[in-house]
Amino acid sequence: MTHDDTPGTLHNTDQLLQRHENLRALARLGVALFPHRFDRTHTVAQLVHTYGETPKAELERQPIQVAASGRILGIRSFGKASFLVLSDGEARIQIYVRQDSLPELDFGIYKLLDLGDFVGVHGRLFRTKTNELTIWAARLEFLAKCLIPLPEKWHGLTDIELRYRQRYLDLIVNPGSRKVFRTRSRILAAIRQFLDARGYLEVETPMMQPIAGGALARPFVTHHNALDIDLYLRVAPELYLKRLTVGGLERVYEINRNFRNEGISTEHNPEFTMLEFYQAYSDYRDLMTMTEELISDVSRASIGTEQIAYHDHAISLRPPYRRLALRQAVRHAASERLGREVGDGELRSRESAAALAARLGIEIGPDDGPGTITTVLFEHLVEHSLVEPTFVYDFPTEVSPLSKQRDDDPDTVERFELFIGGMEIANAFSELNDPAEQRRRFEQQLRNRQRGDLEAHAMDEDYIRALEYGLPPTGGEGVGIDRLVMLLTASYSIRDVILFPLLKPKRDP
RNA sequence: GGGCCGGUAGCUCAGCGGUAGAGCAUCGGACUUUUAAUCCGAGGGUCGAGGGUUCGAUUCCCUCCCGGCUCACCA
Repeated sequence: MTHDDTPGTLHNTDQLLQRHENLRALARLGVALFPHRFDRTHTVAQLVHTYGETPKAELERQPIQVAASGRILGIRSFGKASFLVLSDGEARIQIYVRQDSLPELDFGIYKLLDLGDFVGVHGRLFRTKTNELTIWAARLEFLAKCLIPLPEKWHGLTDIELRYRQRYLDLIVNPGSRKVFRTRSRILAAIRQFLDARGYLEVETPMMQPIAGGALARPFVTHHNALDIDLYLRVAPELYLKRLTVGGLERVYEINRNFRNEGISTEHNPEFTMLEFYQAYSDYRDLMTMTEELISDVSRASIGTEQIAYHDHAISLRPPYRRLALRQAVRHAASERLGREVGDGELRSRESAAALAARLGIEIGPDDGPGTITTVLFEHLVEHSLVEPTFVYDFPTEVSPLSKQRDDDPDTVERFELFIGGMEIANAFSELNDPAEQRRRFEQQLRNRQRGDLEAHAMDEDYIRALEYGLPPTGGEGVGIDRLVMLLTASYSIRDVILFPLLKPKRDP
């Protein structure tokens, strides 16, 4: 047996050889093996949409000639006649091929077709005796060969690794996967429509940054050869977007990738898509209201409802959403655990907060301050129970170096996160616009970095200078698009909503 | 990185100390309105890799590779 030299397909030689032989046989018939184009009158989806309900008698009274093209995903052969299933990736229609209706050459082409081949067909629409809309083929054109057999028609492709590594196969054979990515596209379109209608300007800011700022996260490092400098892939666009607000762009948004050099999980991909938007003259209260509208609008526009199901929970995305002060939520949960009333004061000093964590059996870092400890307690005690849409607001200043403090409580900033289905979906705050205070916050971050906190924020002198020119009162927010898509498509892994999630490269066999 | 589960035909999966099975797909045959078409026949596997135990390993043991879930970190 000879070996095909296509990498990764060495164990599949029989079927590969057969398909290559069919291609050579087409050449012997004088058929172009890689033709350049095909004029179609309809996509398959258009045919199904337009004529899906047209009665049989009407199709017979007024014959409709069509030309359609797509991939052959089914062949039911009866010798001198056959039914082909033609797919355009969105819909399927049946083709009826019979020897006495086609030119000899075209029937010869039909006999050499393999599952997965692309064809173009000319013919008239009719309904079979089982009333299925079908194209009665008068001509059949070969358009492209599928040289490798497709996964099985009934179970599709279930191997999760193959679905991610060879997403094209997943998309060919798994309609559910195609639907997820169509919905993702609709979600993005709906978000843009929502923001555009409110006077927002869509912008693009650097993905490669000399200082990786705007979030507490470890960045990827890369190198620019001509300038001989290291650059960071951005962890957030935040500081650039606020520079634009300084520049007079009062409402801006960006939808693009962020990169964080951290672990991979069902909720984390190293590159992920984030919506960030900034609105001058607004604070975090305004953004809560706007977020409710955004989420419910986008849900209706993309999936047609505000009622979703996620992990066996029925969730309503209809506003208003529950609002929960972070320290109160932690106190409440801790009180229940410990069977006594936990006071606000216990979260305000390092000693008492650390003692509380110890009594709850929750591990904290040696350098964690009371604000960090409070946040850790929240993540352990509360976060995953937040299934219904919930705004958690008023975070410790210590964990929020870019947020504005409350006037009545400098240890607390005007910040909220939105949780749905136990996942953090959005993070927003009233932007800190006092340059002196921002400098103090950055300096504190530098001290954290010196103590070994790899996620601590870097000093950004130009950003402080921008604030010195004056940033109006501004509310800003980030929305995790992948997670929003997960919610709206009932996907339980972020890899199911990212076309090409990061995988460890496969070694060559 | 830790824990648990998995890797057998192109795909979906059984089998589990005695040299490997099914369905779909493929090949040959029959069939001019089928719907996972049907019927008859055939071919197809270094059972993830390497080592060990054994008369004999796909099966048991060890190591490694790959993946999934989960915990930790994070959005």
